[in-house]
Amino acid sequence: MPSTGPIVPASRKPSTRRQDPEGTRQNIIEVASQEFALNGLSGARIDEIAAKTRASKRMIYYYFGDKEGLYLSALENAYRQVREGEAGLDIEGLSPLEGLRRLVEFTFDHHHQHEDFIRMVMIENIHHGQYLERSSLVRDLNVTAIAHIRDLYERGLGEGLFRSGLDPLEIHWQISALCFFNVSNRATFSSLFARDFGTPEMLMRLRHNTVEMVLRYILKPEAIAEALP
Amino acid sequence: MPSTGPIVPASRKPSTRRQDPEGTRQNIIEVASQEFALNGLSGARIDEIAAKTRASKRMIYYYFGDKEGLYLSALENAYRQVREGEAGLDIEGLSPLEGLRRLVEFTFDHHHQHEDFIRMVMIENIHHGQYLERSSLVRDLNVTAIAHIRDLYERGLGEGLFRSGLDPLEIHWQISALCFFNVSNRATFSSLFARDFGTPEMLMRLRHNTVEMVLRYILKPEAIAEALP
DNA sequence: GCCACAATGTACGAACTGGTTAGTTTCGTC
DNA sequence: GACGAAACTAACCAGTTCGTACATTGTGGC
Repeated sequence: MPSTGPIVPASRKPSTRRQDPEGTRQNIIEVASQEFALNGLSGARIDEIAAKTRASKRMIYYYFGDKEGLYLSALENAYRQVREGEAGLDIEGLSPLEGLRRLVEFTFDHHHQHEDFIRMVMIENIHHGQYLERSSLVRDLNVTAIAHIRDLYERGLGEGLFRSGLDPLEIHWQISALCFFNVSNRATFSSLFARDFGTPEMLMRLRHNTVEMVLRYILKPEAIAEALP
Repeated sequence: MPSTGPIVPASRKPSTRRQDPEGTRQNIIEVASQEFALNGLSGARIDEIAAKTRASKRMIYYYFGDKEGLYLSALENAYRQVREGEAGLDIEGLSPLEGLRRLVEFTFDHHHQHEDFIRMVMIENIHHGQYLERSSLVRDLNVTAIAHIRDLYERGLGEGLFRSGLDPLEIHWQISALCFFNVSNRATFSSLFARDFGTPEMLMRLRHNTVEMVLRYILKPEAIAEALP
């Protein structure tokens, strides 16, 4: 029996309540995200999404207006989730070199663990980023990522460890490219070369390569030998 | 008036011939490729493709069976075209360092010039590469790319210029990642950071960065200073 | 000249799909 | 306990979309 709380009169009784707007909304988003990530915007079917939902099709239109509204919400949700996950990264206390290594490893693992997010970004790029553009929410989520890199880079510069003249945003671009591609193009790449790029061993190699590549790009040549044993 | 050619009896008269199977086929493929690259497999409309064709919808089904057959043909066509273009790359006579630089620059430019191809590959990856897998044609087109890199790498090793222990296929993977991402994710990246990554100046920077990154990854640290002024 | 077959055009239909209409139930509040 | 707003359902609709049946024309071989 649930605790009889005479002190909480205004609260809802979870057992009998059948209306649950926030829950319904969330449930729809989750299902929709999966379906959009799997099939794309035009490929996903509203009826299919509705069927997999605890709610009905009408509810989708009730909360999200139309298919595109639902898609945009799913896209924003994906970005929010991922950026929240990235907040867990802690590199404040690390040396520039170790911090950078950690950042790349984290990005690599993180992308790998959030394939649905990667697929949503792919799909959004197919649509020329037109929905992301329309989203006010997402824009400011990504600025912090750059701040991290800038901080590390400038500290590394100060220590005389890094090359000068590099742009933090461009470094972010390159890290993203290497980590993103690993997930986004695994299918065709594996197929093309008849070699599975998804095995744990292969992933380990690619991860190592990615770290090496970024560090060797940023480190001064003189510093490479001792920094990368 | 067209030249009355009494000497060419066996050849077809292009002026009056109304049946042109190969031409029709090719025309359909071209239109379909554009539509698929723009809208994806489920997003592209057969009727739309047919309308933009010199032929009719009936012809699409006559030659390609169904929508998926048409998509697969378009995909194969994209790979064939691009690989044929790549055959124009000539690095045989170059030094390992110059050859590698040339290869990266070429790949960067080439990807940039063939956005439709990139988009087709993105779309195919959304579909988990299931159509590419089914294609016997495409598999062997890509092996030569690796052979080029292997040759360069081994020559560079022989000259004591490159680090040992690297895998040509993995080098190809990294070059692809950097060059592919530049086209595939430009939209969301630009949108996210409110900065246009498609300007000629930006492209120049990214291209330079890409070359630097690959070379610094492969070169021995001692060789970097003199190799990259 | 004639025939078999390849190439092409027209019109149509069955199934699907995004979106809506009309109506019911739940629930906080007074 | 009545009332109105919010949450929710079922059935339906109109436009779309892939695919086909049927008819017609061109072409090469005999």
